[in-house]
Amino acid sequence: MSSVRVRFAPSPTGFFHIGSARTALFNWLYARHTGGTFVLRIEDTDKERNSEQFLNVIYDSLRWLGLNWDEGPNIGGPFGPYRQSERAAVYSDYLEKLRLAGRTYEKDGAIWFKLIGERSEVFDEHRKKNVTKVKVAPTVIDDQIRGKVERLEDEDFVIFRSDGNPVFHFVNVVDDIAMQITHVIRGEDHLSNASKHVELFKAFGAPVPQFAHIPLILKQNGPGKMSKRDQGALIEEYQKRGYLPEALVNFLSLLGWNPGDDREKMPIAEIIRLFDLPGVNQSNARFDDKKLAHMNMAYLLDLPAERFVALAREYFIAHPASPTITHALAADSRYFHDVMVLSQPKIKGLEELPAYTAYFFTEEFATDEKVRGKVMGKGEPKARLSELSDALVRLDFASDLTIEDGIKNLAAEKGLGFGDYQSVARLALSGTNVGPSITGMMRVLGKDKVRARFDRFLATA
RNA sequence: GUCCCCAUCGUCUAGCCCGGUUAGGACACUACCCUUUCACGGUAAGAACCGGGGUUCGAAUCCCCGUGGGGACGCCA
Repeated sequence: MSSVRVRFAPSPTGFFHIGSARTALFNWLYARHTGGTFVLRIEDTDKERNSEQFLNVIYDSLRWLGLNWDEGPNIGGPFGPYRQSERAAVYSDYLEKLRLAGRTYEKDGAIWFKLIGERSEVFDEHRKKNVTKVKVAPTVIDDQIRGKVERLEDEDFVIFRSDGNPVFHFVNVVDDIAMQITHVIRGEDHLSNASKHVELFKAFGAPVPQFAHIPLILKQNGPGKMSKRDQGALIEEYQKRGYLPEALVNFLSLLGWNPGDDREKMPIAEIIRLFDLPGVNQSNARFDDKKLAHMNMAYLLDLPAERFVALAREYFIAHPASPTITHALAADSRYFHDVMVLSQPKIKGLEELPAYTAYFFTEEFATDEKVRGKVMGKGEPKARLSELSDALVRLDFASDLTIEDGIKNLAAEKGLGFGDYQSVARLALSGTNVGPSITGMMRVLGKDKVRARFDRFLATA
């Protein structure tokens, strides 16, 4: 195990969104790439805004994505506890160190961090108030992605609120020191905070970790970074919609990073092998749900049939609302299996499955009137269906191929083509013109259902 | 307003560090092919170096200035 120690430090103040997931992913990838340690630390110092519910969302999402932590809540570790709400003793110890070093003072009931330098009062136009400026040299942030960034940190800032609770900048730095974090990988929105953090590290006499400020994810429409309220922002939404976590992880890893060549779809082991901080981009990336959907489809297509069927069943169980799903789950498991295997190469996402397979599980399926008009509008479809229905007795349902041969023979007898039977049979069987191959559809439905649907269609059409 | 970061097809990006490419790939879009519908797949097309200066024989690449985008400026994290 290498000496690299990274941490993901979310605050349970809202749902877990895509930007947080990507930050967690990059930390995790770096830890796995270097053989280091991935620490999960919960920054729940703001009691007003934290909730257990959100905490569980974080755990669930990380687990779903496969981002396992080596130290953190629930599993512990040598630097625990890993929830800041349980680390009050650590913070008072560190505050004492700072006090002893003469770097703190009290004002308005809060404790402030004192910068060293000549002081002067100036009026801040933007904040509309007087502030005390301290004459200091610019702080240098040595960033693995941005290079050396200089920022003037010239105002004292609060480290303990008047209610006695420490603030983010303080706990973040203290815990990074206490937990011996070597690399701080986080969103670029923290770059402006980094100067405060560097000054704190220096005040503690602690080594400053390597920083890596990664670009932000921008919302796909409109200005600004992606936030909780944006369409498609929440991880649990993808989980609910049946996206494959490995597809989402692959997609997310490519948002702001690339392996340096054209490869996109890569197994996670390969991503781990290739991931490194210098490969991370400097510019923000716009989220693109179409590309994610494409990635998801590619992963779905590659799934072994048994795994696909299992996931389909899981998805159906998780979405019990519709009657289609009730029927599907009530169906014979062999039949369910066959329907899903037939559908796997055709769909882009698991969420399409209920609608795509509905007519397999009920006789009450709707018929698309536009499609009916199209199919019934040319040739003599009723005659064809009637011929096919008559031929059913001698059709061998053993396999798609035997069905295909049977229909081809029939077509040859009549001097017609396969296509003359295909579209009307499909309409009678499914009520639409999209779906799996007609032969596969017939085989899975079975001869009895096929005959019944043909008869009913001929009687009503 | 101040400070910081960034800038290649509509989008994600390769190329930039170390100047010489028909500026490459993917998603999306379009056409065609495959085909038993719909997909998948295949082929093709369109599509970009933000602008202006400089340095240089030569700039997407190096420098400066604009402009644009993003972020930060809390007793939130």
